[in-house]
Amino acid sequence: MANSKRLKGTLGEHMAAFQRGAVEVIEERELEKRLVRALAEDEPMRIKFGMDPSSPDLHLGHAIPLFKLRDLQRLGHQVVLIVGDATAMVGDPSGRSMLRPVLTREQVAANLETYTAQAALVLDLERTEIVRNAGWFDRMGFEGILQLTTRMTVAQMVERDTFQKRLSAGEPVGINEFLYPLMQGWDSVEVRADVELGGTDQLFNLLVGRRLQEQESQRPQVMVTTPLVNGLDGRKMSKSYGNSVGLTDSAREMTFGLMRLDDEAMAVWFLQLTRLGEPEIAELLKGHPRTAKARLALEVAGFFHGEKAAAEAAEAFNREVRDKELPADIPEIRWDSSLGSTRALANLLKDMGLVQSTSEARRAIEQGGVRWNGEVHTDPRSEMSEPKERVLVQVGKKRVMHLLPAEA
RNA sequence: GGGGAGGUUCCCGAGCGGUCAAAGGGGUCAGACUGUAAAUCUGAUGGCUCAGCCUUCACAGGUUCGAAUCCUGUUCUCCCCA
Repeated sequence: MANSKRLKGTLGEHMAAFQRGAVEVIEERELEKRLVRALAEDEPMRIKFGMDPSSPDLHLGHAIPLFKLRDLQRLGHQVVLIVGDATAMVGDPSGRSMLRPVLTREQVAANLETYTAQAALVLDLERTEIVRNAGWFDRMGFEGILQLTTRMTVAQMVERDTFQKRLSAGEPVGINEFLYPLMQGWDSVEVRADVELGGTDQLFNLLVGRRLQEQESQRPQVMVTTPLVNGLDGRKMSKSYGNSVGLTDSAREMTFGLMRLDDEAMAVWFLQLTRLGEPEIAELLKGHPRTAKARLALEVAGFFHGEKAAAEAAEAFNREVRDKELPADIPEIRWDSSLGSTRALANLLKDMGLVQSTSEARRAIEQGGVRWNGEVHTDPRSEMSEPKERVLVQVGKKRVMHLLPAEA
């Protein structure tokens, strides 16, 4: 019976799943050999992937390896998700230009739950082995940690590009940061990883895993690196730049975000975040960029929220952005009569929560960005009186509210 | 342990004791334009009871009519020497 087998698919399908969108597979021939054997013996490979709960939310950049894990999981491989509660406290220096604050156990614990919940949006957690690395690192004790540190030299560590850059730029590098690659590498030993997935910035850490596994007489893991995608505007994806799309974002947020993606980035996003075939992707990219991008948004938002919600979000985008019409549902707020029957426009906008300060309101008003029932007002001091009926108040293109008369 | 250089507004970074809410760039916001909330161009960008007032330049004191700029102490970072 075919379905009594744990591994599904042909060697070619397995190789393709590993290779799709991968930047590097080290070593490719090693992977093939191990796959042949795995398939022959129907013995799933252990695919390691680590996530540090260092910030509370995952974005689409994080989802890239998750999608690959999902593919591999569906072929029957065993995904081992390491929730790096110990490593998170150290902080991954990869791609870091700054020393970052050490997280406390409490902060890490708080992020931990949201992390697995978010990973579950892509992965089948029923078929995922989830382990926390604090388990073994806590047990290791001082002596164990000391032993671990003897496995690499400072010269080997400092070879790393991020350390190089920071050192030559005169920026601080914490000693704790040297621990990070060793810890991540040791995780591979603990879970006996056959393959480890990681972003290209993880190259060094992944290599340390191979080294430690060899030292422990394990077969060194195959490394598969996935590209790091930039944010929507081409800069590094980061929540603080406001250029990321979160895994928990609504269909609307995903769609509106993806529609402003740089055109040039579309090819990579299609390949990494959708499972459309490569010929189809090529076809889409030949067509109008807007059409292609709309499809990308539909695919991604559809994956997380279903076709219907994605289609609705696409409609909303067309209506509000392309056709510059008002959103379907506009928040309403009532006139606050405790402030009297009239209010200076700048203050009113702040009261309504449309701006953060009256100064910001003044700026928006003076620059012609504020409309009262469609009419532009440019005097921040003009006294607005309580409306008789619903009034549409707009600040810029994005902020809209209905102002209603005070409760009778 | 010794010596030197630094910590400036969201970020980077300039800043003769008064003319500094503090150059410039990035980001952000607003306007124009656009297939797009992209790109490009223009303007704005601490707060407020806004032609004036209040709070900012690591922290705490001090000198001075007056300090981001001078002094003292504290703290953090980097570099060189040991």
